[in-house]
Amino acid sequence: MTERPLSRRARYRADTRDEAKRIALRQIAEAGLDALSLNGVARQMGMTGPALYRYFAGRDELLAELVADAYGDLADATEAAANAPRTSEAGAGEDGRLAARDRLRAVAAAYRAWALAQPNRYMMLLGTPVGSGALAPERTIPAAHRTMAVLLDALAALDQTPTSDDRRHAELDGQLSTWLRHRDGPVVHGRIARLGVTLWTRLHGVVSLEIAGHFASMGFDPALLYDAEVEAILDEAR
Amino acid sequence: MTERPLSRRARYRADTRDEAKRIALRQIAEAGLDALSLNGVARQMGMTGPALYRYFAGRDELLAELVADAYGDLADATEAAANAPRTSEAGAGEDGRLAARDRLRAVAAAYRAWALAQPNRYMMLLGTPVGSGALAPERTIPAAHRTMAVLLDALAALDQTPTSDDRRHAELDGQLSTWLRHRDGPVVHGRIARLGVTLWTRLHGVVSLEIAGHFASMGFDPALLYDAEVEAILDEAR
DNA sequence: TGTACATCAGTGAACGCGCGTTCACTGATGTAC
DNA sequence: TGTACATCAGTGAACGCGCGTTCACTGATGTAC
Repeated sequence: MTERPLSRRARYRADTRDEAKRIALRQIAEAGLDALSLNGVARQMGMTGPALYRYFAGRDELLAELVADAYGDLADATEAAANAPRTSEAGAGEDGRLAARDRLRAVAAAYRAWALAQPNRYMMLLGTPVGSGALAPERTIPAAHRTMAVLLDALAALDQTPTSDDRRHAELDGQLSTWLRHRDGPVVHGRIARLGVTLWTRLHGVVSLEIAGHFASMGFDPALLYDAEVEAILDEAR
Repeated sequence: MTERPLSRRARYRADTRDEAKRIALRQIAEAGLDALSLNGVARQMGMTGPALYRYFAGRDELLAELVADAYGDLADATEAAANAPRTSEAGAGEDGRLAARDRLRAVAAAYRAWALAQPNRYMMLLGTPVGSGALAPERTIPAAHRTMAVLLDALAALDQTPTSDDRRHAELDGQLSTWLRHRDGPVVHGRIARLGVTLWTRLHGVVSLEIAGHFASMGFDPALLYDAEVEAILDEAR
């Protein structure tokens, strides 16, 4: 990727776009998705509303951009956790990365940390689908799959001895492995894909209810529940 | 509960309130939570907007009402499944209800069926918390706990032999049992409460991602994943 | 290096929309004697 | 049973708000000769 020198104007354009997106993100963080408005963003930038139409075709395009960025950011966060160098002797894997089990733990922890640090952004991705939005799936699907690939990688690195349980899941595993063949990403067994999807839904279950405040009145630490789910998957993948 | 005879006016009032709520519900079902508006509801009732202020203090009260109703309705649905008479010889329990394991399966199936039949309504309860809403927790918490009580009941009816796993979950179990003591509802062991919360988050994880359409591109049947989660809990509760 | 033109960022006015909510008022329904 | 009054449902006009988006225009920045 060669770095074509950007003209001053192009640089300015890019900067302004970025600033708009940063401010839009802040609006969402502070007041939720509904609070996002082109006029509001422009106002906070010290511009008038119509000016933003030089940068985005409309509100929907800005939103689509934010969604794509958020998927990428989440994938970055989990990837970084997966690739983190070992910090202690105990967890060292042969390639200097965390041993497989600790790597999965680290990835899961990064997933939750990302979600809790920016709950509205997380919900923008995985919460109630945005009414009018209908964001182009050709952009969001690959973006979402990057995070899934991280999970699959981590799971595939565990020692895998097929369980007797596998018979019960033959159909689901089969469906998933045909899916795996028709997309790019790590090539893994259907069983791993099932564990990946299962892990994902479990993590999301805990995190999304935590964000929505549904544990608040129950007086327990959601982190314990979350960790228990991670350990349960580690057991199943053993 | 004695049935005080309602005056014609009181009956009319109740009918109109109900109709408003029915129409509001339809609006949400068709276009999502954001689409709910007092004016819109009034319009569909053949009235003008301000008329509805005779029945609801404002939009927020109508919404709070819908949320409370929805929690109740979900609890009714799961309760009905739990109390359903046996339909086959095989699943008969001593009291004519389904045997414990089948009862849990039936409850879980009812939960998913309810959610999929009215996805926007389900998301109104458990999805992204409504921005301005801040619905009074003194109404929603007990309403939400009714469904949880159904899950706990079903789990408690399973044969319970403490597992060696329990040591790992001692802290979480402890936190949950203090919660259990400070509310009314079935009195169960902390371990059951943990299984209940775990079951709930897993079911929600699958159902919410399914509703949001996140499985659409993965070409597998979410029902298989859902059932697998139910079976996994049955295994853990064995 | 300087001039002539093209490109582009941003403004301000305007359009149309729908919302929640208030208010004074009309007309119908119920209640008390 | 009939009359006088009180209660209540619903209307229509109005207020203020903020939104997304379009359009013609100004002024600054870049480009070509």
